[in-house]
Parts: sequence; structure tokens; C-alpha cells
Amino acid sequence: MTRILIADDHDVVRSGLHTILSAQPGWEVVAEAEDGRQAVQLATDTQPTVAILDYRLPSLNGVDATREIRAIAPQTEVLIFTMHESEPLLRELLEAGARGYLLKSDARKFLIAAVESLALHKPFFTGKISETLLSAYLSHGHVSDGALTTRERSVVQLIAEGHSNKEVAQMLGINPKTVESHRATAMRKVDVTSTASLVRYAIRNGLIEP
Amino acid sequence: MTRILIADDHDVVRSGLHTILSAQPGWEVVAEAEDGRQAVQLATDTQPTVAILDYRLPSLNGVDATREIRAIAPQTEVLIFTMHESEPLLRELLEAGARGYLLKSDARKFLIAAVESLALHKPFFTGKISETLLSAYLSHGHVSDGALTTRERSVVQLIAEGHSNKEVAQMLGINPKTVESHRATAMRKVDVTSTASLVRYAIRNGLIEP
DNA sequence: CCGCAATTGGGGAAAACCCTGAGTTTCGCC
DNA sequence: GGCGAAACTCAGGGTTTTCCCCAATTGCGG
Repeated sequence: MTRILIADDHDVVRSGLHTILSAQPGWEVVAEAEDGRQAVQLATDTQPTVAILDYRLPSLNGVDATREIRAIAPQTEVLIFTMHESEPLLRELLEAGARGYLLKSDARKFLIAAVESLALHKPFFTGKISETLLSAYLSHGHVSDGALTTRERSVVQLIAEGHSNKEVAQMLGINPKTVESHRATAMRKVDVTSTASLVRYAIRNGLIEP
Repeated sequence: MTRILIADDHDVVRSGLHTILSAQPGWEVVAEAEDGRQAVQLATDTQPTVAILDYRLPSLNGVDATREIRAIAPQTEVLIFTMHESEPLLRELLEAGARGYLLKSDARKFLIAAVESLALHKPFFTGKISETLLSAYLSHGHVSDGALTTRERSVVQLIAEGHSNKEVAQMLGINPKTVESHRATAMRKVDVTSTASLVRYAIRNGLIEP
């Protein structure tokens, strides 16, 4: 019996997944969560075979939820279900322990195959970026650092949220000049020349909410 | 018999809507479209009572699809189904002829009620902004202009795309100082104090794509 | 004709941006 | 344990861009 947990904040999506998955012989949806915390809680309680998590979840996002579920229920495989393909996101997810990545637009074609694969503890990924990144991960045990370092990401995040260099410096407890430095290298790395473009980058890659 | 058309690019969402709606006695889903053009085509063919359109649709967005459907199948009521609540968007939709606006997060509570209402040719809207805006529309036949003027919107748009004041000035054929001015008033109007926040506003309200 | 808002600008202070250099953890690796 | 690479930390000193007050000009509706 393949036991499945569904976590998505939109009940319409949950209904859709539920009907599609329940139609498969031997598959059972054992829990539905509408936010991250609930997903972790239900995963603990039900110990499902596969947990399907939307990346955008209230209270606890997909990455953090993945990390917690992997810690609490190690035999549960996590399938991330998301709108857009983002490389930094995928990287984080791999580190967090997700073993599947399914684009919402690929759902019809690959949903069954993805869950099937995860149930056998084999990874499953869709999308252009996925193949290269996944093979790199499987051969090295980790993926090379993304465009931005941790510090750079924090800075970009706070900047994109509307804070000035000075404010960011205070929040992080460092010198404004250092913030400038991180900001500058980050901007060079992602190849933009204005704050506006940097904000768009941050939003596209899920560093902040629009 | 209430005949329903569903248009959404994610098949999971279509499945969800389908199962929920079909469960209602007297309701029938007569068509499913995965993009805007197909929705218009199917609306022409099937002449449904209610058309449920996702706002984000490939090939033809929700607003344009609404306009065409209202022109071709005037007795079909259009219900827009969307993630976020955006005032400018709602404004456009009202002008285009939509009679319903349903947030995806409100789906479980209000989906049935919304379709029911539209089938009786009564408007149905969820969300905070909706009430005030709708009543204004019903009493005046149109809605007053949004927060930003035309010029201000253009400027914000170009700024958010990553252009500097100087570049924007060249594109619009005006003095950089004038661009600054529009930018400043726009920022006061939408109540932000940094470029970053302005870009987020632009993205939230659909002035530009992320 | 008068008001009011949109559009157009100026001047000056503040912040962001660019380049260069350099000290100090931090981490993987032999 | 030592060694190198990369990350994190700041500084100086410059240019460019935002940001915030203000004022003049259109233009449209009461």
C-alpha cells in the first residue's frame, strides 16, 4: 500500500490531487494539509510513503517542511510540487532532502510516474535544469554553491524587502560598507546593474514573496 | 441545468474543480480548456452558463479572454479564479465584463456559492477590495482611475523593468528630472520609500512580469 | 474663469553604485 | 596540523542615481 500525504494551501489543488491519486490501485491519500506546520505534524502522525508538498506553503515553506519531515520521518520521500523551475530553489531542496521535483504544468504527464518512483525510493525530477543538477548531486553527494553565498542571499533578501544598506547593516550587525560589498558582488554574480532588477531576481528565485 | 466551462493551465486544478462542481446536482462541466484561446473557442461552441477562468492563462490572459467571451457568448457569465487580490486587475476585469471574482484561497468556502450566484446572473466577489470597488462600479457604471496616473504607471513600469531615471527619460522623450518627479509622486501614492518596494508593488499589481 | 490635477522641471542632500585593496575567519583536503 | 580557497569583514574615495522639497505649465470640468 502506498500511503500519500498532500500539502497545498489551495483546496482545489488538493481535491484534484486526491481524485487523481486515489484512482490508482493500491494508493491511498492518508492526510491533507493546508500549511507547512500541519504537513509536518501529519507526516509525523501518519508516516506516509510519499509526501507531496507545494513549495509555497503558509507558516512553513516547502524547504523547511522538507527538512523537518526528513528528520522526523526518514522513510517518507518528499515530492515538491511547484509552479516555476528555479535553480537555487532546486539546489536548496536537494540539500534539504527532497527526492522529487514536479512542475505543476507537468502534473498530468508525470504525477503518477513521480509518486510511483518515489514510492520505490528512486528520485524523480522534471524540468530542464533538473537533469544536470541532479546528476551532479548524485555523483558528488552535494551540489556546487549557487550563484550567491549565504550572506549575499540574506543581504539581497533584505534589500529586496525594501530596506536600505544602512538598515540591513543594523539588522545583520555589520558595517554598512560590508553590506555594500555583498550587494555589489551579488549584483555582479546575477548580472544586474540596478536595485529594480535585483528585486525581480529575488522574486523570481523565491528569495522573497512578491 | 447549469453548464460550466473550466479554464486553467494546471490540470490538477481542473480536476479539482471538476470533481467539486460535478458533485452538485443539476451542474455539469461541459468543457475544459488549458489556455485562453481554447477557452474562447470552447465557450463559443458550448455556450456555457458560467465560465470559470484562471487569470493566468497561456496564449490569452483572463482579461482578454473575458472580453472575447462576453462579445461572442453574452449570456455566459465569467467567473475569474485567481491567486492574489489586485485592485488594478479587478478594475480591468469589471470593465472587461467579468461578473465574478474568486480567490483561490477562498475556493472551498465560496466556489459553490459563486457559481450559483453567477448562474442566476448575479455578481459574486470575494476579497477585501472587492466590496467597495464593486459598489462604486454598480452605481456609476464605471470605476474611477486607480492610484496612479497614466504617466506615473509608465514610469513605474520602466523603472521596475530595471531602467534608470535617465534611460526612462530617453524612452519617454522627457527630462530625467520629470521622471524623478513622477517616480516620487507614484512612490508617495503607493506608500513606499524605496525602489525595491516599488518594484514589488509593480509585480504584485501586474504592471510587469516577475 | 477658476480650481484642480496632471505633467513638466530645478536644487540640494542622501543613498546607491563602482573599484581597489586588505585583514580575518572558515572550511575542505592532503 | 598545515595549506589554500573561498567567504566574510571593512576602508577610501570617487561617480552616479535616488530621494525630497519646491515651482511653472498645461488642460479639463464645474
